[in-house]
Amino acid sequence: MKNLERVQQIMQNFDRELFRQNLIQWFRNEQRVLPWRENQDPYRVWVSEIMLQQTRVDTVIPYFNNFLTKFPTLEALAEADEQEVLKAWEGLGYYSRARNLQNAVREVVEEYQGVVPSEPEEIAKLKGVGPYTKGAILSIAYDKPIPAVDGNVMRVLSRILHVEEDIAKASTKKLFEELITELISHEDPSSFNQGLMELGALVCTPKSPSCLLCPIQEQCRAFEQGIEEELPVKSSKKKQKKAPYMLLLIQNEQGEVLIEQRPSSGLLASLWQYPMLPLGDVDRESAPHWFYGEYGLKIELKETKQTIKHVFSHLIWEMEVVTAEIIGGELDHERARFVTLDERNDYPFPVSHQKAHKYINS
DNA sequence: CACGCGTGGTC
DNA sequence: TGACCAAGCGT
Repeated sequence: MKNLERVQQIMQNFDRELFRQNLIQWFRNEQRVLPWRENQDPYRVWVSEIMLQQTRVDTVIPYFNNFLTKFPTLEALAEADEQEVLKAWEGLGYYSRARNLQNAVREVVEEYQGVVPSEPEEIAKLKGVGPYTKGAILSIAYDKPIPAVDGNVMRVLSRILHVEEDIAKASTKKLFEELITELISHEDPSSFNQGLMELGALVCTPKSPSCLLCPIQEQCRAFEQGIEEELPVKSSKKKQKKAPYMLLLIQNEQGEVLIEQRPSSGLLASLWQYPMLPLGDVDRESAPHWFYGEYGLKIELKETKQTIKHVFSHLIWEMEVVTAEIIGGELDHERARFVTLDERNDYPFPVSHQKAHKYINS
């Protein structure tokens, strides 16, 4: 069935105006006080929407406040060093968000005179601004009636309208965008879009939704049939693969520790870490030889500390923490350097390697 | 379309 | 405790 046809089918006998009124009224009364809701500044809205991607509100709040203190304006962020931006993002995850945001902000400063574009075609070109973020910024900062379909919206609408399509599929997200286009309030698109998300966060939750408190209960097809817990339908993702490593803690005579910068693309791009060798490719016996080849330093393994387990969204690192002593050679590596423990604090480290900090003798 | 891309909370 | 998640995007 074509989407348009499916949209008509779903929307049949659904009172859109009643839905809009109840949703918007509820949002105006019940919305949480959040730092990015102080005003409609497009820059603040933008930063908040990027931080909120796949990330909880409670986690974002302190990062948002710190980020806006360090980079209060588009211009301030455009002029900052990338490493400084990554440091402000440290611990928040999905670090390409930070680098894309800064790239896009620089583009806005250079190409749009520092004004976040209000046209869908223009804002959509910016790095890191996808269909959801486009709709969120345009509706919240510029009051434009554009859909902003995220996981909350799909869950809420799949229940209210009884949609059984798999929300893990891109085609289903498009279906919801078309549904929202029919549903969205042109009087207050900001409260409408935010209301759907707020409802998903506070009432229409993934587990044990509070249907008795829901302003849309009378119109909810899933509640009517008692199947709210069965929706949305979402195909499961496969589990993470394990990757074993040896993490090396190496200090020179001055007590400085060896760290290196990760490549500028891929996992944890441009962040810093302790040298890490892939076990399996290399075993414990040949580790010093491998290390000499890679870094130009002759080392001797000393003490084996604990194994750090770190779970990513798609893989699991199991890092055996080992201290080593330098017995010769000279550091010869593009992206590695010795730093004092004080200096180390200025470098953005992924949480996986922050877990190794405590094994350094200070 | 499917996958790579982080982290911390929850049950 | 492992699985599942929480305001997605780029490729």
